[in-house]
Formats: sequence, C-alpha cells, structure tokens
Amino acid sequence: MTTSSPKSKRSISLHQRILNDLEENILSGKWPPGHRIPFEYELVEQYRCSRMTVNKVLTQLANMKLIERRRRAGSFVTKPHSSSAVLEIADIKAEVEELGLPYRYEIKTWKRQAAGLRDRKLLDVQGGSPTLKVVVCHYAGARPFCLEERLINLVAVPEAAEEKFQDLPPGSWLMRQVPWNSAEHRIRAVAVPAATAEELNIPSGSPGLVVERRTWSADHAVTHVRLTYPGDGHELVARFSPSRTPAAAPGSQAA
Amino acid sequence: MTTSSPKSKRSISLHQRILNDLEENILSGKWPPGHRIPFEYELVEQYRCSRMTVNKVLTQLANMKLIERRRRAGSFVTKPHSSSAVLEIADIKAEVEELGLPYRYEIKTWKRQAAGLRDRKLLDVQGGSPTLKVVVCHYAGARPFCLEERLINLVAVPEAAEEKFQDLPPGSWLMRQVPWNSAEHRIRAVAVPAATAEELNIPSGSPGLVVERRTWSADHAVTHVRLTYPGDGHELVARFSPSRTPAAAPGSQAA
DNA sequence: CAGTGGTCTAGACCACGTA
DNA sequence: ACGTGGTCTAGACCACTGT
Repeated sequence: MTTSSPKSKRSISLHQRILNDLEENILSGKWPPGHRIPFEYELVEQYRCSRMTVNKVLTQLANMKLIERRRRAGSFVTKPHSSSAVLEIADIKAEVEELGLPYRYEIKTWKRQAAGLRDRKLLDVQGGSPTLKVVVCHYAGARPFCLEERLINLVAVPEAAEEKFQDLPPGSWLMRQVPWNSAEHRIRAVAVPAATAEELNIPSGSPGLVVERRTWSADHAVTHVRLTYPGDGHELVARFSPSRTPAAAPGSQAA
Repeated sequence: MTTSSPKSKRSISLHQRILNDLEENILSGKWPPGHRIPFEYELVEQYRCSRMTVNKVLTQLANMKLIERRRRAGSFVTKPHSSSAVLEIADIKAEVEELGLPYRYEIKTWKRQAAGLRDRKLLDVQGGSPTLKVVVCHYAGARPFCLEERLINLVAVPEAAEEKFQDLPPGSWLMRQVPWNSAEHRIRAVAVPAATAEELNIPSGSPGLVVERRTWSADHAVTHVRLTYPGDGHELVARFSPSRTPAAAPGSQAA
C-alpha cells in the first residue's frame, strides 16, 4: 500500500478536508478577494484525488459565493459579500418560554369580513375577498408580551373560516396548515398608538417594535400580520457568518 | 436514437432539471413534509442517468435542508423550516440615495481611548486595550438620517488609529479594510435618549429604531456599532424564500 | 443482514471565454 | 485556438441503520 492513508483521515471525508482548507485560506485573508485559487488539476495533484472530488468542493464554494469561477481563467476569491444576516423569526411561544415565563394567549377579536381598501394593500387580494381578521394578545406571565393583528386570506386558506384558534394561536396554526414559501418582513420602531397601548398595558405613545410580515404560498398572499412588542423589552437577533455553512458538514460539531 | 436528447436539453443541465423537478414537488406541497422521495436508484432509472448525477442533486437538496437523508431508509421532505429570513444590511449611503436624497455625513466625535468597562463587554477585549470611538451623523438631505456610535478595536485594526474617515465613513472604510467573517445584530425599539435626540433633531423620548452590530474577523472582535434611526422614518426589510436558492444557477443574471 | 446513502475514481466530451 | 471549468458516466467499496 503505497498510499499511506490518502483518503481515510478517519471520520472526515476528503471533501470536508479540502473544503475546510480552502475556506480557511479565504476567510483568514491569506487568499484576499480577487486572488486566483489553484486550478482544479493542481488541487487534484495536491490532494491526490480525482478531479470530480475537487470539482464538487469548488462548486460548493461557488454556491456559497466564496469564489467565482471563470472558464479558461480559473477560480477567484469573491469580494466581501453584500452584508446580509439571517434573522431568526422565532415562534412567540418559544420566545416567551425561553425567558422562563409561562406562555398564554388570548383572542381579542375574531371577525370575518370582506376585504376593504386597506386590506387589499396588505394582502394583495381583490376587493371584497373574504378575509378573517384576528387580534391576539400574547402574554409572558402576567405581562402582555406582544400584540398580534392578523389578516388571513380566506381564499388562500378556506379552512381558516371556521377555525377559532382555541388550541393553537393563528401563527402556529397557519404554519402547520399552509406550506408558505415566501415572506417579507418589515421592522420599524413606532410610538405605540393608544388602542394598542391599552392592550399592551403600556403608556400610549411609548416606543414599540413593530414587525410586519406578509406571507405567500405559491403565488397568492396567505396572511399579513403586525406584531407590536412593547419598547425596550424585546430584541430581534440576527447573525451572519459566511464561513460556517454548516449545512453540508454532517459530523462537524460546529465550533 | 431512442433517447431523443439525453443530456443536452439545450442550455439547461440535467442537474438543474432534476433539481427543479424535485424542488417543485416539495415546495408545491405535492410531496408534503415527511414524504419519502424516490430512492437514488429510482431517480437514476427515471432520468436515465448515472447515480452520481442524482446523488449530487440530492446532496444539494439536503444542504438546502429541503430534504433529510437517512441511510437504509431513504430521503424525506423536511418539516417547514424554522422560520428565518435574510436581512439585508444595506450601506447607509446606498440606503439614503435610494430615497432620492443627497447623502452626507459628519464626524461628530473622534477619540482614541483605552477600553473601559463598558467597552469590554461590547468588544470582547481586554481592559485597557486601545480603541477608537467615533460618532457619526448621517444625513439624508438636510435631515439627520441615522446616528452612528462606533467603537473600533485598534488591536484588530491598527490601521484605523490614524484614520480620520474624511473620504469614507467608518462603516464602509472598515468593510474594505477588514474581511470580517462573523457578525451579530440586535434590533430593538427605544425611547431615544436626550443626547442622541439632539443630534438627530427629534424630540427626546420619541421612538427610535436601534441596530447594534458586533463584528468579528477570525476570532477577535473588530467593531461594535450602534445605529439609531429616528422613529417611523426607517424600516428594515427582510425576505425569506426557501424555494429560490439561486446560488447554483449559473445562467441566472442575479436580480 | 440487506439495502440505502456517502464517498470516490479514472476516465470522457463539451462549452465557453480569455489570451 | 487552447485550456479551463461544466457536466456526466459506469463502475466501486464502505458505513450505517432499520427491518
């Protein structure tokens, strides 16, 4: 066996090793943006493997947008990525329970109505379309945690017409019911209006964090929801790390 | 020629075709969460290709977390993903100019100082470490758009010690200088404190959107920044769409 | 223990873009 | 026009796991 142990580094695939090596060179800055990384055939020599193997790795790096591949020219480290971050949209119940507080919600309003002018903009439906409007207050212990004002498109989700959301809040219920595939979030700070402030039991006009979310399934709008969190009490957290795309790594215990 | 055109569907690779097919089955709900998708060998038959080809596709789908693969059992459609969204962290200048307003910034404070107690928490550095504190006000036309309070770790970025940020605001300058690879954002609503309110030319105590960002390169903190946007005037937008992971598509002209 | 996925090979042809 | 990446093949062995 001339090959002392080219492939079995034990428990880590050749894939992963090459990927890690290249990733490190890029992220450490050793290979700055614009740098041409070795050609496939060079890596094949270096790692003593077949071209398919390095190709797979380079393809994956290109998918991660860490490199850019150009025929005849080679593969190049891309410029620092357009900043973006992954924002985790937690389930409200989970969010509350993570604080160690008991979770509870209360349906404040439940009303079927034809889509009005305002609804049309929110839901992107024809006027007069049947909708369901629900207002829910979520509590963390005794204190209001978040007020949810939701509009559901009954054309897209006819099953919701009779649903009273007694066992599951509308958000969770919808998530089970409809495999939504697209969403848009808008986040801003507002002075909480009087009506909302009363539900949340905070002074009118105090700052609130508003998250508005529109959700589509296939190509029709499913629901629009406005979540109002009282002032400083709530934080959204988003993380960004181009390095770790832990997706592929099965055995990695994610440093 | 029984096979009318096995590989060249013209301009679209077999990869892509299989990927698209499977993706559609999953996202349309035809294959609901938990459904077992065809075995590799079945797809090999169906598409008349080698196993490597379908394996590549399935591996990619697994990386996208659309399916979960289990030996001996098969591959299964995953449950609707823990909701998350991609938050675009725009460059402030770009953000302002997108509003059609002229952009301008002003350095309000520029101060080198040893890291104090508070700084240690923000930057994750030793006490007494040299830091640079900068306060910048960004304007959209005549109106203040955003107040930036930034702390830079001069150990990580010694070049910043003499930088006066006359040509480039600190954020943009740092992005060019340091290939940061990890960041954490915290977003919340606050009642803007008096000092900040004065700079922003808004009433003290009015609502503001605060984005705090900590940035790391390799394993040391680079900078901490707190961006305060006056009340209702600003929105963060985040989008989520599991379907399109345009990464792989070579011909895509990247919207 | 049988069958699935995980990985890898050593070739091959083609398309494209840069030199 | 040449050399790079893009794609694909027809095998192979192994590890894991569910029946």
